Amino acid sequence: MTGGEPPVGRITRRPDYLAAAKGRRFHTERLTAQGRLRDDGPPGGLRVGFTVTKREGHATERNRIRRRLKVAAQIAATQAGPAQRDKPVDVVLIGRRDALSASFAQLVDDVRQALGVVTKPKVPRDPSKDHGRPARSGGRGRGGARSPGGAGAAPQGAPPKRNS
RNA sequence: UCAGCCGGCCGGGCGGCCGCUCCGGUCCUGUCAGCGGGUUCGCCCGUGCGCGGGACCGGGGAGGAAAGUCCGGGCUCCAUGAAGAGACGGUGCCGGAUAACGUCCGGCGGGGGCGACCCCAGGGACAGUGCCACAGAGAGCAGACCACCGGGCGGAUCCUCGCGGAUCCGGGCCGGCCAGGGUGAAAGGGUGCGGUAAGAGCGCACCGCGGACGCGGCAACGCGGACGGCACGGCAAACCCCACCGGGAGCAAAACCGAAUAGGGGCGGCACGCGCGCUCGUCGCGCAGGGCUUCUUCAGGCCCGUCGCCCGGGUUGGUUGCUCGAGGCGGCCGGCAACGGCCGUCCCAGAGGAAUGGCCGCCACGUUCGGGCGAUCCUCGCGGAUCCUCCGGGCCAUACAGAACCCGGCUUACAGGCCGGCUGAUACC
Repeated sequence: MTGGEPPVGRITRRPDYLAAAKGRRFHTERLTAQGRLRDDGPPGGLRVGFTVTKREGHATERNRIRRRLKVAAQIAATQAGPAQRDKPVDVVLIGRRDALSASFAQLVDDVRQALGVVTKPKVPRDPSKDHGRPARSGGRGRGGARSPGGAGAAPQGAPPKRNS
């Protein structure tokens, strides 16, 4: 790397996207971020993926949104420093239409905030819940995985996510 | 100068910083087949095919529609024995171009425009079936409402001695069935004269229509036209007829590699309709039945229930397919043209949660606001309107839109701009 910026990995597998979708979220008008700690996955630092759905616009506009987010993510990761960059985290940035016209500085700021929020462990408090989780996950977790709405609706289902 | 028609082309440029991908080269490096040397037989050293990783240098990197996926091909797999019998789908003036087309070019016919030009799903209605709503009397081998005419019947008035006649009336009957009124998208040629009870191609003239035949053209078709008294309506984006074309599925095709579960193969056990055969075995052959054979039919081919064991092997990941092609550009030649031939020259995206970009600065044209000079028009004037040009400020690089195996077309979307040719007005010479 010439500029001294280490490359940020890219998520290319569908299962990784699905896994990230279950993690913490962060919303602005320009984007939605989803992230998870890759404690079981392959080694390496921060990885990002991009999703822009068809409802945001035509292919040209979606390409532009993704490209702006890509550069914004690179810059934000560089600013964040090695501590955050080397964390084994998958972050999926879902672009929205406002990312097309927003100022670039605003976009970088959005991504920086998103990295900060999303890369935190999912359950910062009450580790005792972890014991209850596997039992419930075996029973209801299957159903929750198929219908995200049901899992998200249960307020207690969200915090005891993972990582120990 | 204004209005318009046709064709072709572009569809941001320059610069700075950062980044992505592919190809080539150099260097460094990991692994390592092989080879050479050494060895205390553990291995070590050197070289190094191949497969990677990194740095640097050089080069390439979205569109005219990449889009819609509507046609035509290449390519891949499946099927392939015949008949092309039927069915289905498509095309539809003629000739040409092309690998092919529903595309293109040149003609023809019809329609529109003063014109340059533009538009047309444009075969067949004596092969057959069917439809022609509403309105209207009548709509397919047509019809008679009003009105018209003729002949009877009845009544009234007048003339007459009378017979009878004339006129009128309305009612009814028979006939004429043409023109007129009226209906309709369409009413069985038009105009005029003759003719007639009234009329009518009933007759005649001109026009229109049909048309043997002749001439021109490869043809569609055009020109002329004896003759015909006029008859033969429209709809085939209604069925249909005719001619021609058409196997199916698609790069998530397809091939190879690597890992877990089904189908598949082999062996064995059990089960197995009918007939025949014998060396009579739970054997062989044939028939029947069912299924498959990528629309059907015929022919042909293949398969057959269940349990156990063994063998062998999908989607998804990687590699290939994957970019040199009916290719681009230039010149010459042939052709009205589409296009073709020859020569020269160039290599021009190959991604794959998907590269070809992100950010910033400057520039144009527009547009808008303010001000100034000028011109024209309205007005007595103040003033107002329009246009041109100059200065300053604001907005601002902006349309439609992103390759996904590749070509040829079509269709649709599109800010702004450039070039060429042509037409009609007007002005000047």
